[in-house]
Amino acid sequence: MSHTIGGTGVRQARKQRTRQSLLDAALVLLEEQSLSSLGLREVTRAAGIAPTAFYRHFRDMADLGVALVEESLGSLHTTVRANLAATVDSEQRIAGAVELVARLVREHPAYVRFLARERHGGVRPVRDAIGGELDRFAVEAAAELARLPEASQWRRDDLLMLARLYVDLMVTTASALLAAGPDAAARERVEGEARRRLRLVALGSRHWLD
Amino acid sequence: MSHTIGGTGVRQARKQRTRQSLLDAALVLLEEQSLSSLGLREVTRAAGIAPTAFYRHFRDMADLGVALVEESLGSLHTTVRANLAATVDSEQRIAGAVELVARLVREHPAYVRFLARERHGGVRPVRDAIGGELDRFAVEAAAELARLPEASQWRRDDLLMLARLYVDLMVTTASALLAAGPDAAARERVEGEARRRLRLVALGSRHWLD
DNA sequence: TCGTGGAGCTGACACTTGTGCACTGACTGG
DNA sequence: CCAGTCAGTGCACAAGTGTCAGCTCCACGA
Repeated sequence: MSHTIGGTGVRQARKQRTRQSLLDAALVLLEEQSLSSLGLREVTRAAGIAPTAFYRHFRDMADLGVALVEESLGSLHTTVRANLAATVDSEQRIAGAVELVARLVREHPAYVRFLARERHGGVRPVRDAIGGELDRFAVEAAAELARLPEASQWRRDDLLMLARLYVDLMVTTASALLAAGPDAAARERVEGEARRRLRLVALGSRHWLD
Repeated sequence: MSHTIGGTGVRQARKQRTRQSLLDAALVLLEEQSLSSLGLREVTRAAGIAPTAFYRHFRDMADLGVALVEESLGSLHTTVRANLAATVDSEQRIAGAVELVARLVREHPAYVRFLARERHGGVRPVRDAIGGELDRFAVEAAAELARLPEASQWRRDDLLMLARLYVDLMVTTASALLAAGPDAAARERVEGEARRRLRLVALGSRHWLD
């Protein structure tokens, strides 16, 4: 036992627990404001610790923001990869992708809202972190697309272009779902339109090499 | 003379001038922060007037934000409409649209940055204003698309879907251009990719009715 | 010509904010 | 078992915030 990285047992575990409670508190507060207007005291108050204890975990609010980005997007890569690899025909892949985004928004709306908001937000490091993560998604998606037989003749940069397009479509779909609110009918409408968008793009890519 | 709406001459003109200087000052400050973190005092300081004079023009910072939205997007509709209507073939329309967005970003980067940032930002009324304006663009684009012979058989909602897709593409292109910075080569790369995206979508829509 | 509406100013208020400093007390490794 | 580390506390400070009440002053309309 007791040989985890950076120290042993209880002490570190407690630290991580309050660190997590800081992240959680921040995420809740961020549902109704943006990171650059979120105060350090506000977060610590909501987390139930003294203001100065904040510095034991993060240098900045920006630092905390970056941590939130990692937390929300970091674990998603494997999920996405699996989902892309598992499906075979185009229509199935489309339905799967939209369903994946829909579930993400349904189960973790606060995270998605945070990402949508800070993607172009006022805090540089956070913006960059999100941008970098989305780029990774695009590269991964391109790699997955390259394995499809119908794309074997594609130029490398056209593939990347298509992958980035898909990523952007999914991102805008996510934020449209957020804007649709909890109303089931509205969400279904958004999902339907997202599927048609994807169908259109898939159709275009099928004739790309003409 | 002297029968402008709401009062006469010099007095009202002066008011509008300082109102404009408030908007200008805010826009400058908003290049490096988001609206929800922008202080009333900060703006009035930059505009060179007393803090309390702010209330003579706007109820809120949110109110000022909405005014900024109108200022930036209001005049754009006619431009876009003209641009769509003027061109004939698809490739020409694509080049024209991308060039229009590129010029917009080049000549009014602060406005574009503001819009990208506050589209999902922390201030509800501003978000709604931007969303509403973009919806108007989509409706207008749909109307313009409907006039094309190759779209005469399209279902109404498919047309709207396509129009919204185009709008989203242009918006993401605009923010990608901002992220590319002032480097000419990077911008050209973004514009090129935007054109290929549009080509792909146009290709897909050409086969939509199969 | 004079009275007035209203743009803009000054000063003050009650808060909130980020951060420095010295401190406590529980866990830790030797 | 004991000394040391360090997460978390309390207090203090300077600086900034939004907003209120009351003032000045001047273009305007009658």
